[in-house]
Amino acid sequence: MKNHIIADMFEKMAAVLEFKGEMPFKVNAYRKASRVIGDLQVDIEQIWRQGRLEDIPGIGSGLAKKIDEFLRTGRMTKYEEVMADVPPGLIELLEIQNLGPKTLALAHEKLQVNNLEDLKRVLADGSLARLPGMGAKKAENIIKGIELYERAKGRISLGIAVPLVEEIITQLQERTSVKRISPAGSLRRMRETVGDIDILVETEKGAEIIAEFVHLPQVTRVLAAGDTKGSIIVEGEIQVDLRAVRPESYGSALQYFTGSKAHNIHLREIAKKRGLKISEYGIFCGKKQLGGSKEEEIYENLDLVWIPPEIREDRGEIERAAEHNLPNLVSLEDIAGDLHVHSNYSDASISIEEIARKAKELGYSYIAICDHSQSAKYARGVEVERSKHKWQEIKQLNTKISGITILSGTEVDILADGTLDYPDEILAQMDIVVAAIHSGFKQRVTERLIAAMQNPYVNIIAHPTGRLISKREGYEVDLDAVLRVAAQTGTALEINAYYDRLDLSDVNARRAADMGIKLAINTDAHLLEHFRMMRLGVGVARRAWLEPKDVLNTWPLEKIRQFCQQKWQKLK
DNA sequence: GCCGTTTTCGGCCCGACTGTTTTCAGTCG
Ligand SMILES: Nc1nc2c(ncn2[C@H]2C[C@H](O)[C@@H](COP(=O)(O)OP(=O)(O)OP(=O)(O)O)O2)c(=O)[nH]1
Ligand SMILES: [Mg+2]
Ligand SMILES: [Mg+2]
Ligand SMILES: [Zn+2]
Repeated sequence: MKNHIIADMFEKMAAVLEFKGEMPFKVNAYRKASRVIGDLQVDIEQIWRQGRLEDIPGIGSGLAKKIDEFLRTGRMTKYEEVMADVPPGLIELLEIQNLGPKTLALAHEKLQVNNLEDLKRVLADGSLARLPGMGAKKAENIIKGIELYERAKGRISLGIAVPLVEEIITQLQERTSVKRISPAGSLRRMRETVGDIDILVETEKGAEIIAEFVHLPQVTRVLAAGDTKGSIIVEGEIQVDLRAVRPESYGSALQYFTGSKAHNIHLREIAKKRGLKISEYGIFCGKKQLGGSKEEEIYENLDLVWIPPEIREDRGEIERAAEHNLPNLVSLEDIAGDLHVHSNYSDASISIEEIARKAKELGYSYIAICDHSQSAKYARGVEVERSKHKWQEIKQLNTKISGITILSGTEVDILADGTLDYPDEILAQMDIVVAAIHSGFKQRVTERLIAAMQNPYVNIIAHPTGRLISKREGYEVDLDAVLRVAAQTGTALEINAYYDRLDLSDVNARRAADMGIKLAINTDAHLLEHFRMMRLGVGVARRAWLEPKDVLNTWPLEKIRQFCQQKWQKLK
């Protein structure tokens, strides 16, 4: 798909046009087009072939012509013109905090700044500070921005951010008189990574709380500390933004601070068209405040139903909320079991009994013990003989422990030739078969996954793209082809909830569900603590607009057995 | 550059904070 190529081109053009002093609204038009194209669920080339480019919101005749030229010829004249006279490496300096397009243009024109080295030079020799409109403090703030820029580690995983935010919230509750308090921003929306941590507090005494906030023990740097806003850097170069508002604005502030930015702008446009105004302080008709204490009031005053944070991305949720037709998103309470966890039969250290008791404690009604298969020497894969032992143990435990059904399963390796690491006779005796690729990430991955899905005993493909958020992109795989075969064969795909995987991702899971594919949200736990990550997987599922009907492990066990049986019937 | 049951022209989300200003521009959320 060329969607992301075109989205990136428009985003770059927006940045360069802004740098060149182009009309802000034109710049915005490029930004919006970039976002919308990046978020499209379908191939833009398909829309183009149907001659429907201008049906895409934010795409008019001008941008449609540019897209058309690009798709026909592989080139975009306007893009080349815009980028032509811009030194490479200049525009990326806009990532530096406190250095925006105006200042960068000034430094470029007046002082021939073309890269980071040049910028450091004009800051060190004071020449930037001497330019009109500049000054010592502005220069100092840019220097601080460069320090952060050079140390920054990029976005952090949701699974790392969640415990951090919980700790800060606890600390604030212990040390101050906050009333309501909530995570906000991308973390509340459960994005797989977050650029920073955003927290909202309800208080009559903002300044006091922010003073306490910037003095927390883990603070390494204070970026700002006012009456309503504070911003700090904590250990690990992670930025935390705190916003404090009075009770009558807590709901509207939570709405604002949760975002996304595009969602906020869309809501505010709707309000404006109706003669209303939304800000973080409330929803207003002239001077009269219509609501703001509770988040629901913002939506209700626009005749929208309250929208769950996870889908607030301006990807159609506002239109659906207007029709009172939002999806009934799957929630943690709907989860009835975990269909992929490891025991001490393979590379985990937890016993099946411990796992079963933990699962019961979580209120699950079933749990599948899916250990690695025989060739997986890296993970103490289970030999056929030991597998039989395992079945025995599970059988005994199922009589011993009531209130939970332990399923015997496997995470069978898909080998280099596309065959599975157990013979069918063994797979046939498992309650559930999860198959996955753990080696040969660049070798005919698509064909191997397809071959695995064509096996009648394979029920779920685990971590279908193999990406690791912090380490690697994932397999070389044609996901469209995989999705088609998953749909045909009745094979479920996993949303692996392990924080560094979250695979399938939100967008891919949504595509899968749109094709009628069932998903299973599994923790792939190797430790009892890993069971906690189910909520991350549920977050991904909610961002994918999944309902309980889409998610295998919200179903009663009998229905799962039927699902497996149906595939077997079809493919045997 | 996009968009439209108040418009095909004249709008485009709204506010905090800082620093450089003598009334506001730039940056950020
Ligand atoms: N109305 C409005 N709200 C904004 C704007 N920029 C940011 N916000 C709101 C919505 C964001 O979710 C929220 C927090 O800002 P952040 O920059 O931290 O963004 P967010 O957390 O969504 O993403 P992140 O993962 O931090 O990059 O503030 C804006 O320009 N207008
Ligand atoms: Mg954020
Ligand atoms: Mg933030
Ligand atoms: Zn596993």
